[in-house]
Amino acid sequence: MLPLFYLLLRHFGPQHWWPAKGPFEVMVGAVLTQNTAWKNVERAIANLKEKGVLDPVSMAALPADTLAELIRPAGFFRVKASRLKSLVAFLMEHYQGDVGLMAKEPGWLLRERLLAVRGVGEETADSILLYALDKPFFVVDAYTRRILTRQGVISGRERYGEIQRFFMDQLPADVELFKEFHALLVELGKRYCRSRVPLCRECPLYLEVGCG
DNA sequence: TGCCAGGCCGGGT
DNA sequence: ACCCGGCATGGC
Repeated sequence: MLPLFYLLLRHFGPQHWWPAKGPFEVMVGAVLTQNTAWKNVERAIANLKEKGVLDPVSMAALPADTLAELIRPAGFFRVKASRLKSLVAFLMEHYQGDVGLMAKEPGWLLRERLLAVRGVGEETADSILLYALDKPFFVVDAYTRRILTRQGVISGRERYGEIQRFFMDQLPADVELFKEFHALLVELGKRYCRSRVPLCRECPLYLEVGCG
């Protein structure tokens, strides 16, 4: 697993997802990017910034349909507006809207609590834990599953938690490693969907990645 | 032009 | 315990 990481890193370079963004912006992005191209999420985030509502208190005070209009470019805008409202309500209720306070809690507790929020499933919860709060939880997405399935490493029928354990059992619990590795797997999936490609010229390793 | 994006939920079997 | 339809915009 670690050799694959270094191979991908050498081939694609560091992805640095969510570089130097505030944790709240990352949390919002995690919800907005659900089954949605990142480019569309950027527009929605830009709208929120422009209106000055990219913080828990402002967003909590914003009517849901106003919020929906701002995030329209990200698609599923009505459900996502409702999900964001649930998330900020959760932040206000438990942590007075202070994400720094939230980050002091143990990861396992935060994961339980996040999963109880409507609209936050396992991948979104882990994305928030890893990229917003620097907790070592490996993020599993559709690409990760496809790549492992295509490599014959798993059958493809495994539950989210099993695939997550597959990574976490054999990798050091390193936040930066988890961040880069997940981002690199997504990059691999995006660029080489349905094709058989050499990851680097010198290396004999070939990956066959499929999307279906 | 149609298919698909860094999912999740609720209802039905 | 699975399976499915709904949710929606923008890019290739």
